[in-house]
Amino acid sequence: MHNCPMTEFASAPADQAESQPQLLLVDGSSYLYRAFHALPDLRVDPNDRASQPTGAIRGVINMLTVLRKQYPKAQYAVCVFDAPGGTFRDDIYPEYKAQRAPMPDDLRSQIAPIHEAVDLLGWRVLAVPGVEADDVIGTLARTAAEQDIEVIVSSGDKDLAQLVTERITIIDTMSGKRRDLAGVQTEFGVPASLMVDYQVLLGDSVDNVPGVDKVGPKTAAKWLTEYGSLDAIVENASKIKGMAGENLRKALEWLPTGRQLLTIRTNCDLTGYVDGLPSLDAVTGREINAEAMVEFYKKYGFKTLAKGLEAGQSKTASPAAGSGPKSGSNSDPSTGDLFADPPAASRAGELKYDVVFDWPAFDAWLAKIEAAELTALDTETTSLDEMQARIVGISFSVTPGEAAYIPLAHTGPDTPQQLPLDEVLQRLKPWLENPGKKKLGQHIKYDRHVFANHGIEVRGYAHDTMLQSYVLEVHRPHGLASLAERHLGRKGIQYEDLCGKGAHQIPFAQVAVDKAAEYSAEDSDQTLDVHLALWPRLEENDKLRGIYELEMESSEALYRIERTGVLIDGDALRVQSHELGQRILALEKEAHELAGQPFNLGSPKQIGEIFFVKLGLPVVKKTATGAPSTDEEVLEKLAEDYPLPARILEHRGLSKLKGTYTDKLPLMVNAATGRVHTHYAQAVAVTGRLSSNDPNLQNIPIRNAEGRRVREAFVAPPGCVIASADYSQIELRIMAHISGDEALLRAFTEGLDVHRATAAEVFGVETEQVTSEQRRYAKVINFGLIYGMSSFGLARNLGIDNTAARNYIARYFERYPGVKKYMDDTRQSAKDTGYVETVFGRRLYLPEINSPNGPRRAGAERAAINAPMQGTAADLIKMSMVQVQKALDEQQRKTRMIMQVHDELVLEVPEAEVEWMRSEIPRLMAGVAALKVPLLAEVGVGPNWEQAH
DNA sequence: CTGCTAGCATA
DNA sequence: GTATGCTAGCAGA
Repeated sequence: MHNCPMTEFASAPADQAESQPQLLLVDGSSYLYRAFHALPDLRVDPNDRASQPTGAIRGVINMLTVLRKQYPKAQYAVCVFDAPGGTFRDDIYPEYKAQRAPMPDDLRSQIAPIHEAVDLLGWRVLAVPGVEADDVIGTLARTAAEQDIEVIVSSGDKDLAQLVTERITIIDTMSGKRRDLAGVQTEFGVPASLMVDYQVLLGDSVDNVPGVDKVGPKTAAKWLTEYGSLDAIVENASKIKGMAGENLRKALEWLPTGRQLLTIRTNCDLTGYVDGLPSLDAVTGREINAEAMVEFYKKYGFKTLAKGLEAGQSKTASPAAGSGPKSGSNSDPSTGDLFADPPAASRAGELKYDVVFDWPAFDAWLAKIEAAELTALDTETTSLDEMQARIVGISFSVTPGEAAYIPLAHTGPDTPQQLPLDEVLQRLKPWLENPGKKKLGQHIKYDRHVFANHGIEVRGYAHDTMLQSYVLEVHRPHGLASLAERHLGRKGIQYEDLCGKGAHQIPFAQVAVDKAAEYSAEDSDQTLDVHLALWPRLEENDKLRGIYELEMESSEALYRIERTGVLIDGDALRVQSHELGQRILALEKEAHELAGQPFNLGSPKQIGEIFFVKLGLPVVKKTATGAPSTDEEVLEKLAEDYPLPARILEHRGLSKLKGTYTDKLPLMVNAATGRVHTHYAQAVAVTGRLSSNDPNLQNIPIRNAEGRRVREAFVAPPGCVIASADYSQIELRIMAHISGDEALLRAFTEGLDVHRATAAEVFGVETEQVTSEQRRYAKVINFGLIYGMSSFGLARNLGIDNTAARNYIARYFERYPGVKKYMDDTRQSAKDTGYVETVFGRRLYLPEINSPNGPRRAGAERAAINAPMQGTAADLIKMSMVQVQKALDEQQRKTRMIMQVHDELVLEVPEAEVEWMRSEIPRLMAGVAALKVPLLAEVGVGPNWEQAH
């Protein structure tokens, strides 16, 4: 990085002029609300819901920190809040903001601490009675702009767009949106100078200010473009046709009032609040009052922020920052350095990206990562298929705002001389494989594979931002771009911008090195910053941190499973495919004859035409789009009276089998390993489960003999057997544990057949007297409970009427009152908090639990019932995987895990280890947690997966 | 070539 | 009635 060719990229606002003074204006009021609603319910004491809430405090601090980092040179900094009490607008129009709900208590109690924090962070806090925050912002912005100062207003509120001028830009720190002159024109279709006119036409439903009825963004923009201003529109009101024109004429009297209400004032008298205007000295940013800030962080339970600041204090006794933190006093404005001593968490500065082309530069970075406490690491590769991917380049970041990219295998035109891939990897290998050198990544399981493809087993991965996000906010997206936007307010380079998408996509290796460097370095940098934003939130919550640690350990176990792969007998499957093909052909012929014409049996649409138009069969039910359904249930019903549906039914079954399994699986065999390597998605399922794809090995058929033959092709290599270890009745056991229902607990503690026991209770007979029919009913009821069933669903499933189903459920709840209580309590707490928890504290959010849309809300309620059980089961099997992997490693066993299917672990076991495995694996699985009921794991062994059951 | 739907495989 | 992923067909680029 010193005497070597390199490129520097200034990220963030690249147009930031060096010498131009800047004023940062934050719309504190808009961010209060957004932080309050966006962040989970944080508390000083996470376990005490009555303790001081801190989510909004945290959010505002984060936002200011991000902003400060983006504009490190800003000289003036003000954060404006609404003052309590009415404003001049209420006098003009009593209905102003009449529909606004009062501020929630949990937010109100955070206002004073927020003001305190903002002040300690070195910002001037302003709240002026009688006018709104917007008016204060407008006044300050105009004053500053008149003095040739560049003004950056940060707000989540669109209304401020009317303030935009050449000197005034509105940014939305949370979404990264940037509204300057061009941005406003693009977004609204009118120039910034006409934004007031535009808003008056539209009105503002949030503030209860009417506009012109039926005039939306499109019409408003059209009129303004046509006539040039609202005044001109009013003058020509009589000429405007249609409904909108009529409404406009009706609104003519109102419009001047609307304009008064919606115009942001830029001439407020701020005397007494900002002395010294228009010199602006009064709002000069100060240094952080570090000492007091640490106290503040501690008081509100932000342990990591406190630690970071304390560390930063001792480390950076920089002379430029003066003699350390001073409380309250303004620093010398002539330094122009608003944030001389930022917390360690986000060192200010332009984002600096190095491209490493030669050995001296490489050595410098190697020394950096060797010395670093934590290094963010990212690879760019030739393929998304993790078993195939080869490295194209590697990036690192150890300090926020600084990153390096090492291009290694770019092949595009004009690619400069790159360092040799193999040699670089050899030199990085000791660091990569050193467990003491802590690393961090986004989706580290992928990078582990990539390095393994080059013979490197990475050790010392301490964090994965994807998993942090998954644990904190399971229902939100977890891609790095989403995380950066959501938590940093940063919008990076899109992958598609580099490589294009779809068929036109080019390999990453052909991307120009400078572009690739910018992209990759930014990824590492963002990964580090996202970590700094998310890890503190995990660290201060014991339960979530525990779940995160489980995810990190699972990630490594999953990597091992994926890497190992599964041996598939491709020839056996090809034989099955051929047989299925013959039978499918025969069925097609029969079906065509029965229909009297050829048609595609795989097309529900064509089947519909034949059935319901040509043959006049009765429509049993319709699909979501209103077309007559031809699904299995319908076909079964029609098959009672007609011959054709049965053929279709059989055809469906066979072609599903052939098309999805017997044809496809042999094609998925990896040429290098001779095995199939699925991918387990660890951050997809909202309940904490894994999902499996490419291929999906979690939906291999088992329910009928036809399908089970596919499982025979999952085989063990010579000298080994396949073992399947699965949890027995795991979700019902969890229901027993969570609900604490005595009857259910007893059934499991006594080792009874739980469906039989349920039948005995519901039908009021002795356990020995239960018929197989009764047991079948009980089983359906038990499953229904796990799914949050309704009587309607149960009736449909059992083929009984609704009243009978309701009776069964009533009988069940009579016999198992604890279960009833659990269901009710879970629904209620989901409504109160917006989430439910697993036994181990994994949070499962239900965004629609309070939806005004009935069916959606009902769906969320069912999910609320199911999620703790499904999620706890997921937690348990993840614990099992970690424990099993640990045991295999410690004892240097040859046994390998090869699959996970939600409540089942599949292993490949050398014959010599079968006895050990038979006793030890179930013991480990049963022992991962002590619930109120025993856990039971059962193991089967066979030459293939089918016979291991 | 892409995105949607209908249908269906698993726990 | 919970949670997923994959396929074929089909419509609109």
